[in-house]
Amino acid sequence: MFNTKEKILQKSLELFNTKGCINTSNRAIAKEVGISIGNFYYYFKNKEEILIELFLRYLEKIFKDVINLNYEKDEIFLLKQFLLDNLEVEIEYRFIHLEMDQLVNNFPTFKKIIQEQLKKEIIMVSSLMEHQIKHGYIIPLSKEEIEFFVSNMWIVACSNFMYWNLLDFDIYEVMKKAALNKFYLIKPYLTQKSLDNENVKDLEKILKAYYENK
Amino acid sequence: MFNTKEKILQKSLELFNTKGCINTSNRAIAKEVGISIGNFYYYFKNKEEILIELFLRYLEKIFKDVINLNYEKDEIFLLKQFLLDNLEVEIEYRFIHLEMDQLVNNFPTFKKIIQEQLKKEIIMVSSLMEHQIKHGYIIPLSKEEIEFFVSNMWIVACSNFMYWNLLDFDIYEVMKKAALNKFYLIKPYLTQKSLDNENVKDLEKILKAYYENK
Amino acid sequence: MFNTKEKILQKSLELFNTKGCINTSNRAIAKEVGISIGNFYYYFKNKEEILIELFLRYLEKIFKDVINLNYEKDEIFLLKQFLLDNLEVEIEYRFIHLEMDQLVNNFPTFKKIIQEQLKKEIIMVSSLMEHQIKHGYIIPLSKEEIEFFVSNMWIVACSNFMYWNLLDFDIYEVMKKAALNKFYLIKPYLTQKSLDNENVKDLEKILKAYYENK
Amino acid sequence: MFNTKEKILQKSLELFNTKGCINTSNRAIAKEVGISIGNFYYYFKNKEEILIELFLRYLEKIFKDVINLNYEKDEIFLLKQFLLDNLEVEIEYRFIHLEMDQLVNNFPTFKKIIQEQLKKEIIMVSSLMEHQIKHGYIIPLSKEEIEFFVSNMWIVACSNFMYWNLLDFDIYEVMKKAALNKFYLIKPYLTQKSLDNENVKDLEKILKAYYENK
DNA sequence: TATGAATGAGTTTTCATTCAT
DNA sequence: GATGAATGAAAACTCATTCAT
Repeated sequence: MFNTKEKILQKSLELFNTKGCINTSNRAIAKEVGISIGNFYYYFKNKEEILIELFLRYLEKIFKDVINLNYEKDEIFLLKQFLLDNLEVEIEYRFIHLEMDQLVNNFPTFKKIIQEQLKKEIIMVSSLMEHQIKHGYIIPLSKEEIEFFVSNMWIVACSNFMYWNLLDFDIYEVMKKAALNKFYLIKPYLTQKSLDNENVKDLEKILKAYYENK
Repeated sequence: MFNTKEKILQKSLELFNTKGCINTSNRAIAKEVGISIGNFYYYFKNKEEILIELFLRYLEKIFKDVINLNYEKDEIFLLKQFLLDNLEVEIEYRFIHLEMDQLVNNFPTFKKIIQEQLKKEIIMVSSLMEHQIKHGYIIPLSKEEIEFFVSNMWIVACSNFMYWNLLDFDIYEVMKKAALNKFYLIKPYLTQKSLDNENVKDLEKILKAYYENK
Repeated sequence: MFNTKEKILQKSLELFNTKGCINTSNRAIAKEVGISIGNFYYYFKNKEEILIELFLRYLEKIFKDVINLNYEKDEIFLLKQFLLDNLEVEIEYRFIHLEMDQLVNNFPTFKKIIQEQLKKEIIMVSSLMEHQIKHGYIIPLSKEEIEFFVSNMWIVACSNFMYWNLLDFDIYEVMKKAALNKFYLIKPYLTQKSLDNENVKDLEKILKAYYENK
Repeated sequence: MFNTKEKILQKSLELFNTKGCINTSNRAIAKEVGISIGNFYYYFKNKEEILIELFLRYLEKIFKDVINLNYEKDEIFLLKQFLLDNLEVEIEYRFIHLEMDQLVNNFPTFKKIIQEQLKKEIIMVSSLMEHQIKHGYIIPLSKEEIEFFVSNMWIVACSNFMYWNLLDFDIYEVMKKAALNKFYLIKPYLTQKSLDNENVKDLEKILKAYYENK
C-alpha cells in the first residue's frame, strides 16, 4: 500500500516526534523502515530533505482550510476551526515546533523556508486582524498591539507543547490545553458582537468540555 | 582572579549562547578556556553538570528580586522590574530558552530540575495573580484563565527570542521586543487602578521609547 | 544517430576529462547520458571496460597515421604531424595521461594493456630513431641515448598537461605548450639535413606562431 | 623511539607509496600504525594534513643542499649532486609525483602549496640556467628554450617513475634510470667546458656504472 | 534493451569519556 | 590540580553492483 518513500516519511515523522529530529539518525530511520541505509539515501539526499518534505505537508494541511477562508465579508473568522481543526495537524507534526530552534540552526534551507513562511503568516494574520477590527469582532488595536498579538499567537502556537510536556501531560491532554492557550490569548480582544456570534458563543464551554471529557 | 571552574562556566555560557549547548563539544569548551580536556573532566563529570550549574545561576539571578517581593500588602507587583530587569538575565542565559526542548530531551537530570522549577513558578505566579486580583490591580479571572495566562506568559518568555531571531533582528532589538511581548500579554488584564499606578502609568511609553531609542 | 553504448562512451570521456575517471561514479555517467544505472551495466560490466574501450579508441586515432608511416625510405619522419596532428587526440583523451598512475593502480586489465602498448611503442620509436640516424636526420646516438630519449619523450608526452595545468593555463594554451615541449626535446638531436628539410625548416616558427596567434 | 605522530607519518608514507594516497583510507593508516581511528584524528584533522606535512618534509630534504648552492661564482652547478643525491628523496616520497594530478584535484590546500612551489622552482632553475650559460657551462639558449627545458626537466623528474614502473623495473633500477633520464635531458646542452669539468667528466660513466653494478 | 529499487561494505569525521602520568 | 594520548561507538554519506520486472 505505501511505497518505500512514503514509509520513510511516515517513520521519520514518528521518530522525529518521539526522539526528536536531531536525535534520530538516518540509520535509525532506515532500520525502523526495514530498508538498507543505501536505499534510504536513494530516496533522500539527507535528513534536511525529509524535514522539508514533512514541513511542506504540514503547511499544506494547516492552510488547506485557511486558504478557503473568505474574510472579505462581514463575518467572524472561523475561530473554532482555527482552534480545533488545526490541532491534530499540529500534534501530528509536533516535532517541528518542539525543535524549531535546533532545526533552524542545523538546516539552512529549512531555515529559509521557515522564515519566508513566517513572513507570509505575519502578513496574513495581521490583515485578518485588521479586517476583524473593521467589522467590529475585535476591539480596536494599534499597529503595535496587532504586531505583538500576532507574535504572541505564533509563539504560543509554536511552543505550548513543550510547556505541557514538561508538566507530564499526555498527548491528548496537551492537545486540549493547546486550544485553550490560544483561546485565552485572543479572548480579551473579542467584542460583544463576537461573543454573541454563533461561532464563538459556546466556544469556551465546548473547549472546556472537550478538555474535560475526552 | 577567576579560578578554572569559573572560567569553564563563563566560556561555556558564551559558547552555548553563540553555537548552542548541543552543538558545543566539551573539547571546544576546554580549548576556549585554555585547559586540557582532562582538566575539564576534573571539574565537571559531563556537560549536563555545566548546564545545571548555569541554570541554577540563572534562577538565582532571576529570582533575586522576585523573592524579595512582598506582595502581602495592597501593592501592584513590580511589573516594570519584571519586564525590564529580568530581560538582561534572560539574554545572558538565552541558550536555556532557545534550546529548552533539546536540553530537556538530552539531559534527564536537567529535565527534573526544570520541571520542579516550573511547578514552583506556576504556584508562585498564580498566587501573585490572585493577590493582584484581590487588590484590584488585575481584573477578576477564573481559575482557568489564570492557569492559561500563566502558561502563556511562561511560553512567551521562553520562546520569543526564537521568533525575533527568525525575523533577523539583532540581540538588542530582540531584548526590546521581548519586553513588549510580555507587556501586551498582560495589558488586557490590567485594571484602571493599575493603569493609574505610578509603576505602570508610563510603562508602555517607556518600553516603546526603550525599544525605539536604543 | 548515436546508440546508447556510444553515448555512454562519449559522456564518460567528457566526465573523465573534467572530473577525472576515478572521481566519476558510474551513476553519474548514467545520469549524464540519461539512462538508468541498470542500463549502464547492461552495456558495461564495470568502469574498467569503458576505460579500456576509450583507450583503444585513443590508440587507434594516435596510430592511424603513424602506422602508415613508411620509414623504410630515406625520408625524415613526419615530425610536424607527430607534433601537431596528435595533439588534438591527446587533448581529447587527456584524462588517460593525467591519471595514468591511478588508472594503472586501480584497473589491472588496463594496466596490462598499457604495458603491452608501451613495449610496442618503445620498439617502434627506437627503430624509427635508428632509421633516422642511419639516414642522417638525427645525430648518432648510443643505445642508451636512444633508450632515454624514447623514455623522456613518452614521459613528456604523458605528463606535460599536468605541468601547464598547475600554472593555470587554459586547455588551448596547454595544447600549444605541449607541442613545443616535445619539439625542444628533440631539437638538439636534429642534424643540419633535418633542419634544412621542408618538413622541419619552419617548424619552430610555425609552432611559436601557433602558440602565439591562437 | 618514534612517537605516534611520527609513526602515522611513516606508515602513511609507506602506504601512499605502495597503494597510493587516494587509495589509502585513514582507517587503514590507523590500523597499520596500531592505533584507534580516534587517535589518528587526534593527530591529523584529515588526510590532506598528512599529505602536506609529508610534502614539506620532501621539500626540505630536496632543497637542503640546493639552498647552499652558491652559483654566483664561475662554477658549474653541482650536476652530480642534483642527479644522484636527490634521487633517494624522490624515491622515498615517490607517491607525490606518481599521483600528482589526483592529489592536486582532491586536496585544494595542497594544490596551492604545489603551485607556489612550482613557480619558485621555475624562477630558481631558470636563473640557474642563465647563470650557467653566462659562464659557458651550457650552450646559449633562447628564453623559450630555457622555459621548455625547465618544464621538461620538471615533468621528467616528476613522472619518470611511472614509466619505469610500467616496465616492471624494481625500485632500485628505477632510481638508476631516473638519474640517466635527467642526465640525457641536459647532456645536449652541456658545453665542452662542462664536459671537461671534474664534476661532469666521468658522470656518464659513473651513472652507467651505478646503473649496471648496483 | 531498459528500469530503478535495493544492498551493504566502506569512507571521513566527531565526540564523550577514560586513564596513566 | 593538570596533562593529553588513546579509545571506540556512531554519525553522515558514497558507490559499485545486483536483480526482479
